[in-house]
Amino acid sequence: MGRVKLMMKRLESSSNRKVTYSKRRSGILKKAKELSILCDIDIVLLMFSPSGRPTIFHGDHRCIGDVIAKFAQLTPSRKDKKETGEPRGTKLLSCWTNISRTENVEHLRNLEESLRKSIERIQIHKKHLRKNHFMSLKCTTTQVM
Amino acid sequence: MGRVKLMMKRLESSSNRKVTYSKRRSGILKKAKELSILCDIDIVLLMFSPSGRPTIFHGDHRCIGDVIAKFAQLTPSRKDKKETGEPRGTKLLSCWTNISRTENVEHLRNLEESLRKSIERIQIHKKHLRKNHFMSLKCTTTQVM
DNA sequence: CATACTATGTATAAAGT
DNA sequence: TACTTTATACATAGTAT
Repeated sequence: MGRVKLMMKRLESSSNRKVTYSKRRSGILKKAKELSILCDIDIVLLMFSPSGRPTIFHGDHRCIGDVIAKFAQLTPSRKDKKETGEPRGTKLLSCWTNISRTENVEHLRNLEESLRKSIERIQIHKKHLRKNHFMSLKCTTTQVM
Repeated sequence: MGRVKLMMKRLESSSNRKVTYSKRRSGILKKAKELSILCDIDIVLLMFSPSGRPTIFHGDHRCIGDVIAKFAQLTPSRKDKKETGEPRGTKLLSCWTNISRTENVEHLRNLEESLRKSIERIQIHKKHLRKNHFMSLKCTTTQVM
């Protein structure tokens, strides 16, 4: 959309990347907003400009943390399915967290608890990895994951 | 973009929302991919369809967890600035987490460390809230946040 | 229900100021 | 450097299949 068709590869000029980012950022933010309103859905968009400046967008229904949490609550298998639109299966998907400037102490308590649970899950996962690693040493044909 | 211009409000027909979601989902995914390639940036897009099916997109540089982590590491003030593109200042922004099926133990260690830091930040924040609350009791004209 | 078509509105690359 | 304009490519609403 413009005077010429661009090749889909990194723009060589740094200033060009910045200008193009600025234009397309507003475009994609508009699309995200329209999609969230028209179809009444949850959506989160996170971007960093070429110079590192962050942009965040979320629909009206849920805050960012809540949408990420919604994702996190999906089972890994569900998240990794092709139908999720992620072309190269997402081996690693995040759950969530929340820093904040919230004044809601209860929310902070919930966050903290969730974080502790995440750490706990990571430790269990690490334990399993060690166990599987040990088993694969004993039997090299074992399929790990 | 179509035979008529739509009003920017929730489509009334449920089937219409689904069809429109399906069309626009592919559109916004394409935009996200183009933006990430052309401008060589980190981007994450999370959506839920009207029927609750999740879609996730991230650029080639970083996985989802890493981009969310990058956001999380920003100071709250930076994230809440208007320039981030978030129209209604994000009172509560997430940091992150990572469950995972990763086999990368080092990554797990990093995640764990980040989570611990997040908890620490939350505790500091809670402490500040208590302090500010106390001060506002002493002087009712104090502006808290 | 999905997929294809096409008229029309939108986004944007380059040029202009 | 940044904002405005314009020509062109692209996305998509309604329709047909």
